[in-house]
Amino acid sequence: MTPRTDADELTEQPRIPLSRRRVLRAAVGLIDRDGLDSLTMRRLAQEVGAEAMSLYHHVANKEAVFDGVVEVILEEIIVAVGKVEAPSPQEDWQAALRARILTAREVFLRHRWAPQVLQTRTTTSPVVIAYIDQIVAILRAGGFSFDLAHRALHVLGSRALGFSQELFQPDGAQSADAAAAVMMEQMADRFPNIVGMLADGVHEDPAGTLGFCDDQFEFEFALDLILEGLERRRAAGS
Amino acid sequence: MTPRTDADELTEQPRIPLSRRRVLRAAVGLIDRDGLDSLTMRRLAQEVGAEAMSLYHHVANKEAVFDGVVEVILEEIIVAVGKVEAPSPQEDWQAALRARILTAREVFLRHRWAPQVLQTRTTTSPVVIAYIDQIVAILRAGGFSFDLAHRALHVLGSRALGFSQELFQPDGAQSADAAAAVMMEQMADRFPNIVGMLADGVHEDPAGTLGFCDDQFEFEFALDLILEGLERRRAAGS
DNA sequence: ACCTGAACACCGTTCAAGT
DNA sequence: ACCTGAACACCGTTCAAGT
Repeated sequence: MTPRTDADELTEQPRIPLSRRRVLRAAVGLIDRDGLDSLTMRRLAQEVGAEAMSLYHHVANKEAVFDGVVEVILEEIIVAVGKVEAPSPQEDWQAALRARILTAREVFLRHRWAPQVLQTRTTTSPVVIAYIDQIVAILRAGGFSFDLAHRALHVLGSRALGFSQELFQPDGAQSADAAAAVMMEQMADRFPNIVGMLADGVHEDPAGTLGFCDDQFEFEFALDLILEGLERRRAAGS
Repeated sequence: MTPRTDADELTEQPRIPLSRRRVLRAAVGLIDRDGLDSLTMRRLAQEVGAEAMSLYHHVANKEAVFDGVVEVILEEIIVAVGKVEAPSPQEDWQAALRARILTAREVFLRHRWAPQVLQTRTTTSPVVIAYIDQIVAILRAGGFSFDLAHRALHVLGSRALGFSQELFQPDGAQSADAAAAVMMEQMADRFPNIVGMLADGVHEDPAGTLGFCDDQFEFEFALDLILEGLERRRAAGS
């Protein structure tokens, strides 16, 4: 469409042949930069210096792009978690698991749209299974029965990957403080309890925030509460 | 477009004037019946016996339809929770909260697509705030400080509304059993721990299932573990 | 084998026109 | 005031044609 000039700035090397890998990495980069809605086949093709229809030689369709994007993120997690230094699970399963989960979380902090995409996937990729297998290994080494390990996975849910579905998901513009301020003014009579709670102290932690209700501190509080509950049940031999 | 005949089967009463309410209810019905992707402005218009462009007199755009759809679901939850019979929070806050959460869950079991939509919303509707206010009221009555109530909300996350984000989200066709069978055959060497776990006993509960990893039993196990952990911290006076 | 232009059947949304 | 037809600028995807 546009005449191919020497300056094809958007692509690193227009000459590198297309590949599934390159398409998926470009998709992640595009979403990181311009948001989930910006991912269209035409935009993605432009990103790799090709036409939209060329993508279909490497991915079946757009759904497959989303599947692949999730795969890329999960692989990033597995690499990061592989480098974690932590006590051995035999020694302290809680510390071992905690360290891995908090490391996985860092990946989601770099790709905050990823939880949303992950939730739309209906097929479980082998990469998730590999990650879960590692978690089960830790729990087993820590003395869990298979049955309790299974339950532990359910209790952790997405927290095992480092993020939690929350009730508020305000975007950047609508910060905790802003939301609180609006509430106090307008809604003190309608929502007395929540207004009281927010008035009591709105804390913030912009760096580690995945949204108003998923900051680093709260994530760790919840994680520790759950790990403690699981350890209690393990010790009770259930 | 199609000539308007006497038999306009899809609409209950073609004569009732359009309203925001009617549009949103139709949207929920459409998604319940044909899935999230089936919601288009043209399909939705057809559902209420009008043209697509007429919808724009009652909703700003498609995003607003999704906002409204979430609102409808949350209102359904608030109505259901309002009818719950449970001990008073002063008497037994855990039982009071547990009963409400399990009731909210029933609404999501009727609209299994709702969690996915909820997660895409960036603005917090007053209806969610109202629901959360009730939860805070229960916690306060149970002896929670505002600060611990705040943390409790974070720990519960979406579980406060009755659903949990899980790692597997297989669709109906790909049941737990099917997934387990595939795994055992192909992946025993790659994923020894998880295969062992699944071999140890795949249980099922088709009626209460929100996905492989969110059946009723597991949901209640996780909820109780969390409530217990919160009560422990409350009693410790944190 | 890999890539592409043109085309198809859809989208959400705008706008001027109807009643 | 409420509704609509035609049109616009996009989509994902197919297909036949290029190298």
